[in-house]
Parts: sequence; C-alpha cells; structure tokens
Amino acid sequence: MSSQNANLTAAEWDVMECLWESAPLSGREVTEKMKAKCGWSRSTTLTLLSRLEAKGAVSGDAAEGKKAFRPLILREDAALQETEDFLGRVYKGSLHLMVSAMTRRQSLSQKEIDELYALLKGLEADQDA
Amino acid sequence: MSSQNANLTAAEWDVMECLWESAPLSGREVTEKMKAKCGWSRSTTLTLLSRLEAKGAVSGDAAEGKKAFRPLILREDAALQETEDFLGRVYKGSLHLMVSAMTRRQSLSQKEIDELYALLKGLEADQDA
DNA sequence: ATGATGTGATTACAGATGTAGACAACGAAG
DNA sequence: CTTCGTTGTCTACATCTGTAATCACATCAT
Repeated sequence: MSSQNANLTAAEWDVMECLWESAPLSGREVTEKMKAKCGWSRSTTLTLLSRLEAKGAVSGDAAEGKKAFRPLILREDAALQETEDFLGRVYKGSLHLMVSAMTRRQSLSQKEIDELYALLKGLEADQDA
Repeated sequence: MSSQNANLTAAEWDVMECLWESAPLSGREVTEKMKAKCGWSRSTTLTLLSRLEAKGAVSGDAAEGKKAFRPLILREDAALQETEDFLGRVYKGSLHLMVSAMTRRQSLSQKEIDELYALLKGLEADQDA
C-alpha cells in the first residue's frame, strides 16, 4: 500500500466513532450501536473490533469473560494522520489549495466560509498579541 | 465498499497526475514517467491505465496500434469528490472542524494560515461587493 | 446434569488494490 | 520470410476490506 500509516478504513472509523463517543463499551454495546448505525451483524462488528485491536487502535481488556473495549488512540490523532495523507495525495499537501478548489466549485456554504474566516481571524489576532 | 463514488486509489492518483500534467501521452511515456516517479514496472503502469480506462477516468484512443491516453475527468472534480468523502468520514463534513483540529495540533505552518486567511478575506470582500 | 444463552475467536469469501510476469499481435530490420 | 522490439492484454497473486456464518466456551436457568 502506498500510505501504510496504519490509517483506519471507513468501516473502522465507524467503529471507532462508537468508542470515542462513550469510553469503555462491552462487545454487546458496540454490536448494538453498529447494528443501529449501519445495520451490521454482530460478527461484522466483532471482526472489526479484533482488527482494530490487532492494529493497536483499541484495547479489549477481558475481565471475567467479558471484554471492555476502549480506544487507544485519540480521534484527533487519527484524524490528523488521515488529513495529512489526504492533503498530500490530493492537494500536494496544501490546505490552501484545497480550500480554494472548494470555493471555486461552490462546494462550501457561506456558513462554512464564515466560520472558517472567524477561526482564522482569531488565529491572526493571537499571533499579533 | 462504503464510499463507492468511484474514487481513485492512491496508485491511480499517481497515474492521473501524469496525465493531468501533460495531455495525451503514449503508453510508453506514461510508463517511463511512472518508472521514474515511483519505480513501477511497465506492467504495473499499464494495468493501472486499464483500470482507469474501465473506470472511465481516462481514454485510450488507439490510432494504428498505439494508444493515446488522456484524462477524461478533471483533476478538480476528482479532488472534490475525494474531499467530500474525506471530510464526511473524518470531520463530519465540516471543513471548519478540520482546520481547527489542524491548528490545535500545530499541523499548519504560519505560511499556510496566512495564505488561507488571505483567501478567505478575499471571499468575504467579494460577498460584500 | 442439561440445554439455552451470551460472548469472543476462527474461518470464509468476494471484491478491491498493488504489483508484475507471460503472452499475443504488429511493424521494423535484416 | 524470420527475427526482434514495441505495445497492449491476460493472468497471477498477495494483501486489504467489507461482511458474516460457524464454532467453542462459559454461564444461567431448569
């Protein structure tokens, strides 16, 4: 694979979201959540949990039979990793290029633009201070 | 697959980049470029070209034996598609969330921030006009 | 003890992806 | 005409992904 940064796959993200939402969950709980969210079968969820455990993204501490699953990586870390990968692949690593492409294509709502502007303005202010 | 928007894979992006760089290329030319850029063997490149043809991302017009490969999709379209997919998966569709995560982690250079700020400022101005 | 249950592990399998060797067809060179 | 290099197609194969059935073990109720 070209980007072997142990990135999470789409399905894995779905599972991780569950765990990031509420810390330690039993297998059953994750299973139920995924059933509701994506219609997955019990097996599917458990398989994903195993793979994530293997990847070191979640821990499955077994206390008397039952396991307690919890994330071992921060959502933000995973997101950042994906982000770098994505920006590099699609926009030569430049966020600026990404945003300008999006605006050119009206792929951003005015609301998004305003929010982003506010955020950036804050940063510039910080810098001056 | 969860995101079946016919997105390009990492390897496919590499090939497309070649074609987006210079319009019609012979198989050999692409092959050579990829050899230089990624060290791929002839076969690998040709396989990727076929897959891209199948996906409708490039056309291989055969004129007396030789084929002339050229992109059928715009880089920007492909980029935007990827972008939406990515933002949805990782940042709940919000660019704003992405940027704030990146700044929080110092994953953006001051230069990037400034450029982005300038870009946004321009947009806000446009809007007022 | 015995069978119904809940739980995680093992196995399975199709389609996607990265990577490339083998092969066929055609035109150039001798 | 034979040979060879060029060009594209087919076949191959390991790994990754999505998705799930089946299995084995512990536990709970009868």
